[in-house]
Order: sequence, then structure tokens, then C-alpha cells
Amino acid sequence: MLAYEVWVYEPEYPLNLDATLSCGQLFRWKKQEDTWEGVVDGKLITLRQDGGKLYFTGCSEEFLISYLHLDCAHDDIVSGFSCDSYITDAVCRIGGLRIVRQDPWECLISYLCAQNANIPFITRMIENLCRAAGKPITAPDGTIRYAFPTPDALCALTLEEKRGCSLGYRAPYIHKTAAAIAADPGWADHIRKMSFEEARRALMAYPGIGPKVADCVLLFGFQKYESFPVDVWMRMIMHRLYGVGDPEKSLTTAEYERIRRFAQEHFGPYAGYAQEYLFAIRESYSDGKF
DNA sequence: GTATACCCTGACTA
DNA sequence: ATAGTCAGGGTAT
Repeated sequence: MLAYEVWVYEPEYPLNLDATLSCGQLFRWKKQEDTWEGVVDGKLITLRQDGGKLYFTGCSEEFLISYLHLDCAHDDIVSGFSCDSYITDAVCRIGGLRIVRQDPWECLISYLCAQNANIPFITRMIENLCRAAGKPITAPDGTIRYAFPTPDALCALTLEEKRGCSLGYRAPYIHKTAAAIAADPGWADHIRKMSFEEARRALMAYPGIGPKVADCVLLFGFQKYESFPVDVWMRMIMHRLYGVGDPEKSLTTAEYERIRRFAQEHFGPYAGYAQEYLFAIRESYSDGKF
């Protein structure tokens, strides 16, 4: 049994690997002992952070730097939105949180699963889809994991087979959206070239994609860092810290727009990074109701 | 443009 | 033990 060769990289800029992989932006990373294991681009990757060093297997250093957004100075990102004591406190507490460059296709399907679900449930749905339609990957220790299905492979699953993945009413959304994307291989390139608002409208044209899912895909799959997804946590936090929005009312389109416009104005072009930092310390603002 | 019932699963309560 | 309640985001009306 051959083990993959272990490489070492010393990041030039701050990195908090645990916060980055466990903050809810990704669903396929698992921590075993002190080592993170994930399947990315059909490859099994392991990562372990020890002091200033990052030990990794299964990918190139170049890939790792791009994937973890380590090609950008953390200070430049953070200084852009460090405009009040709440956000600077969050950055102080968990500095080095990174927004990972995800594959747009995997990101889109993952966040389509994420509607009306919590993280363990989302993880289950995605693992079910991978097992049903993804290529098997054998790890050095013999365990089997599965690549995220290609658009064609996911498209080939029947609606009933998709339902069998515990997708519930999301199954038809994923069925239709996968078909549309399998038929249009250039979809991601087109969206990438669009302005933020234009790309947002294009994403929301797919079945099952509303404002929240579109904003997540823009942020995590297309590196549109001004994107500010608003979920129930963000809404509670934005109300509590900045007095914007009313958590007593239902989260209507108008209410959602009010909150995200405020955040984009307040935090600027890296509003999405600010969102991740606030989300990461959400428990501090929880009063037991959440 | 805006409000609301409904879709489905899982976690929790009675 | 099992039924009932609720959270969660998007869509149709």
C-alpha cells in the first residue's frame, strides 16, 4: 500500500485552516485526528496545519495556494472592511479565515441542497449524490470516497434516483438545473464575465436558485467577494449589531435586499469576507433562541 | 410589488 | 413509542 508523498508549504500570509474548513462554506472536508481529508476536483487531498507549516498530500503547491486563496494578502482583504469594532473583534478572534475557491458546478449543486437544511443534513445529501453518481476514489488506507459527480453523470440519474438521495423536494430543482448546465458547458465562463448583479440574475434563472443560494454561489464559486448571503443567522446578527432589518417579520425579498445592500455599502468590495467572519462567531450573538 | 401556503427531512418535544 | 411541531429557502398563487 503506497502512501501519497507529504509536502510542506509555509503560507506567506495568515491562515486558520480549522476555521476555513469548518465554517460551513464546504461540505466535503472531514477532520481525522489532526488531519483534514477532502475530495476536490476528483482527487483526495489531506491537509494538516502545524504552527506556520501546512503539510499536504494529493495536490500541487500551486493548486493549494489558489484553492485556499493564499495568493492574496490577508491584511489587504481585512483592512478593506475593518470599519467598526464588531468586525475587527471577529477578525481578531479568528484571523486567517479564508474563502475557498470552489468549483462553480459543485458549489451550485451543494447550495441547491443547502436550502432549508442544516450542515449535517446538507453533508448527507451531497455524500449520497457522490455515492450515486461520482467516480470512486480509493484512499491509500483502502477506504473509498467518491468524486463529486460531473454534470453529465448527475444528469443521467433519474428523478427517482435523486429522490433516493434524501433530497426531498429539492430533487426536481437539481434535476432541471443539472440538465440545463450539462447542455451548456460554457455556463460558468459566461457568468464569470458578468457584473455582480447581472451574474446574480443569471443564477436566479435556474430552477430552485433564489437570492440566498445565488449569493452563496457568487461568493464561493465565482469569487465575487462583494456578495453578502443573508441567512437566519446573518439576519439576527445584522439586526443586533447594526439595527438593520426586523427579525420579527418574515424574510421577504425587500427585507433581504435591505440587509444585503446595507452590508455591501458598509463593508465594501470584500463584504463576503466580513460575512464569513461574522458567521464564524455567530454563537457569541446567540441568545438561546437561535 | 408583496404576502402566504406549500414543498420535505430531520431534530426535538409532548 | 409514536405523533406532533418546527426550522429552513424558493416558488406558485
